Amino acid sequence: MATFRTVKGFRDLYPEDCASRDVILATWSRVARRYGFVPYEGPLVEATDLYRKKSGDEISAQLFCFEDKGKREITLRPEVTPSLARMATARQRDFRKPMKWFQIGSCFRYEEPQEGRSREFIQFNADIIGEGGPGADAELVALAIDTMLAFGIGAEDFAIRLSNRQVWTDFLTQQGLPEDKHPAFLQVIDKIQRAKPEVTAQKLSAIGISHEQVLAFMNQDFSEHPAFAALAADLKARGLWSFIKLDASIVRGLAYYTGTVFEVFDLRHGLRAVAGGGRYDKLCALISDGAVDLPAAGFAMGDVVLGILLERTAAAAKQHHEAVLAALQSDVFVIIADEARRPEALGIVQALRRSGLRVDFSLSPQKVGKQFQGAEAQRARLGVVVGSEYPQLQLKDLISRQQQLIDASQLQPAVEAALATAPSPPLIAGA
RNA sequence: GUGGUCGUAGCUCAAAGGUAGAGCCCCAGAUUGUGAUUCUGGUUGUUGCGGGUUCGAAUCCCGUCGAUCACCCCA
Repeated sequence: MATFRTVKGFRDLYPEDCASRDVILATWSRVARRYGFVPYEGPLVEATDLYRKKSGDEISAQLFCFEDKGKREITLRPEVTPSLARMATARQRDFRKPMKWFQIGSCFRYEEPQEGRSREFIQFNADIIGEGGPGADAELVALAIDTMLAFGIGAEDFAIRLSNRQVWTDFLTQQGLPEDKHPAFLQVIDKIQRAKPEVTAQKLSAIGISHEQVLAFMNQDFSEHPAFAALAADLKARGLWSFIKLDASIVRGLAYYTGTVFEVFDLRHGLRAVAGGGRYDKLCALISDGAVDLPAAGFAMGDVVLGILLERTAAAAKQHHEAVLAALQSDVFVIIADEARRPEALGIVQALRRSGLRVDFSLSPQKVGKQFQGAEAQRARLGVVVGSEYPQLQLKDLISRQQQLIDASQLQPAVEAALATAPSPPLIAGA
């Protein structure tokens, strides 16, 4: 039994876990690039005040914060949007607008871990800064949809819940609710799907709004509401409107959202939201103390809930599993059948590697059968047997099990030809 | 931070107060130049950790750490 364990809420990633994570990260990055987003990165640690300023003190309970050796209050970032706002406002003149930036990295929350919720998780963030129009909102929603589709999660598996905080702001103004009470009200709406009706009614009456009024407002048909007109026209032109479900109960938990808000949720398993985001036009001004006022919008997608959804969606699971296996397999396994020929074999290994192929071999003398087992275990596609007949070599297709005798000087082209035609290895049984 | 359930080999799990086991995995051999299957043999534990009750504790009690579920929160 190991003496040391991972710290509570943190996980080890063994090679297969890591390959799985890498496939997810690569997909995020690929789709974001397709949309013209460029990568950036902020620090993992920020001053605790950066998050207090944005979200208020009550959020500190969830912050992974501590004091450093210089007595500074610091926090492992719970999200990257404040860092982005800080970075963007600091050098906003250096970048043409709109800034379409994405980031992938770890975030931390000090919470009780359970399935779908750990203390460290990886988030994909995509944000558009300096564009206040609905086109930016549509671009982000489209990116979120295409990201899901890229994973093999289809229209029957997920949808976008979409709303606009302005709709509620107008309602509350009309009701005569002072602006300082809006956040508390929106918190209630955020929970309205999960909370018991009595609890909701009680909370609303404490604020001074009747439950019936809220329900009546929520249940109206928003499809012709002006707040969604431009966004709807844009997404319809992209052929993506069918993914959208207008839902006034979506307001997102954080205080900084100002306009369009949306989340990606699965339709089959009742999981937590896979992604969420919206427009936050006042955050840059807040972070920069009013020095820079930039409209902005963005969303974040976490790896944990997405990973669960990937596993539970058959087509996505199959695609993902294949990608993971492909990432782990090698192209060529060099088998040393005669130890006297190890020097020649090493030369072949290095030459093939230099040509860009993934090549492995046994580091110590082993029976040929063992070496083939090694090749099998890492799902190599080709075997090259170096033995006493050198400079003749056996080139074996490890899937079809056919082999040919070739001259060492012809190895490189023969390997390339074989890899170009060889099918991918069959999936492991039960995959 | 609060409450419920759980913690036994690398993994999945047996053993319900009386000597800690099975399957899988892993290693070796059958098979000294060809992968599967099969067969044979082998490694693996202070039963999460600490304390208590008992002649005797994986088992009962207390504490603690971790996992999980609910609350909470969802960036």
